Amino acid sequence: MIQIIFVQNFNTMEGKKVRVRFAPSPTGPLHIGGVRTALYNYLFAKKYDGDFLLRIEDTDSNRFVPGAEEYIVDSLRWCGIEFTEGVGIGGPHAPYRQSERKDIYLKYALQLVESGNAYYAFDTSEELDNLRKSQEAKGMAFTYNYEVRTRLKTSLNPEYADYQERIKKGEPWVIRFKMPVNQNVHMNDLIRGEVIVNTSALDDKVLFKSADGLPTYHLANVTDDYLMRITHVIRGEEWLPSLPLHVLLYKSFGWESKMPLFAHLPLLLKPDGKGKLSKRDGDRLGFPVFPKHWDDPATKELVKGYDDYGFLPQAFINFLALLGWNPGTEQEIFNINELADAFSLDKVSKAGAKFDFEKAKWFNHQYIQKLTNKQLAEMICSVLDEKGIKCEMSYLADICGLVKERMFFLNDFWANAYFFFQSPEGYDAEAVKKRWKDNVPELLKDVKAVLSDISHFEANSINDTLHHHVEAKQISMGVLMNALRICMVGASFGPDLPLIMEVVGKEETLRRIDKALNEIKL
RNA sequence: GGUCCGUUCAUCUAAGGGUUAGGAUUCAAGAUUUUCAUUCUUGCCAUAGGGGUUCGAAUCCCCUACGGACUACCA
Repeated sequence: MIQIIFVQNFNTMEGKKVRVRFAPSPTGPLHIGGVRTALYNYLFAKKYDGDFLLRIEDTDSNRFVPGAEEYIVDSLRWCGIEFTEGVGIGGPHAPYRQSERKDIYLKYALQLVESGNAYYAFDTSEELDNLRKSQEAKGMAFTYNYEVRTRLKTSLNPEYADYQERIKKGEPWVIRFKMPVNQNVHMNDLIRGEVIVNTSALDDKVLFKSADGLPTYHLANVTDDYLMRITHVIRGEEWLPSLPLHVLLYKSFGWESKMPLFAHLPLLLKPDGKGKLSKRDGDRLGFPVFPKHWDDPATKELVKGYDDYGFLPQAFINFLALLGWNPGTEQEIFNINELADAFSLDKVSKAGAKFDFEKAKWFNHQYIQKLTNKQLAEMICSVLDEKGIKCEMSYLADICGLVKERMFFLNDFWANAYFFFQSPEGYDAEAVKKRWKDNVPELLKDVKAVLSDISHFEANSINDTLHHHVEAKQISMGVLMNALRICMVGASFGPDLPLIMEVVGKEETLRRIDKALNEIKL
């Protein structure tokens, strides 16, 4: 007979202040999947005027990466995702770093042992490895569960009735959850609806480790969410399989009425097909998976982030928000406040979303266009500094206005505007081949004379002069302009040519024509 | 292998039983631009397959296929 466990009551949340958390482990840089999880938590909290906390889950001492926590904090700040409580800020439930909460967890683990919901186990890692291997050899998987727990080295095994002695003698032990047998756990996920799992398919997870005297994720997570009065747990779908355990932990502690509501987010998938997006995919697929650049302290590897690519954080966030969620309207461009207003968990999709860099690029282009010329100038002026070029901000802003619509990334500035600051260093072979006709040198010599006669060297008069010249000489405007463009830009792109000439001035314009005439030989 | 989750254009998605299945990105064509980009217009492209339920199914149910996650003293 299957016993049925009903858990979660939606009414319990009424009238309570929303409290959500983002709880990453500092095992490396945060990748965009994690950023999206943080973002959804943030939007949810903001929408309901709730609290949003940052908790660092550093219970795995082996995987700790120095600098990762700072990276997480910096990245979220860059994205505009702000916390109301947590690491770096403090709050009523401090500390917010689990390694600093060490003392709390053992008490709860022992409480579970006392209530008969957990037990001690003395198996060593080697013994467990061997068990797994021997089962594997038989084509079966080893599961630490109700079938074996009374036969292995556990306090449930009559042969280990002396377990208290062993503990006193200093024999290493762990505490495992005593998973009930054959009970259906009914869970309610805010995104997926009802999920039912039979406990017999589950194993006796370790709650408290012997290796470092720290709890595992499951214990730490549940007790902290409880102690910190979390109302909604919004996390990645990879946690859905352990939801029954978590729910059962709440039940075993007697915290059912305080249990948060759960929402498991769909995963971010690789753009080329298989599997969830991982940290290594960035290099392989040619786009960043980290918000900011990451200098790996161990490998000394430098990994590029969205900031290095010249993304605006607002564009990045807007794009990320729409990956797995949509407002149900046709609006696509949202600032972070609009996102919060529109956000709702029931609009989050169930299926994983493939990451599409082209669309991210489109969003960034849209956001760059929204910038004023002055704002854009301030964002890109450092590239001029690096090149040792001095220039007035107002002048730079004007140039930004000329090239803005050609920029998809902040980094596109120089490639689209270098010719305003220096003469071309070379000539694009394709363009020369196509636009530098046999008669071009003749035409340019003539037009040079005309240009040098212009007294007010500004776009309109340059334009008029060129038109008159073309008419008088009965030559092709296209041929002349394209050749002039090669002189001025070195290639076949860029803003209106007379404008470029005006900006660089008469002297420089004439110099560039001469230079091209000297350097381009057919 | 087991457990759970999922499946609408190439991609992100809308359509809470009744629409010519909508939008956006990509792509293609055209217009604009003396160049390139932008912009504008147009176009191409989807309900995984099979069974039900129903007057009527992308939508509800079942099966199959495919994809994904999890299956550590990691989180």
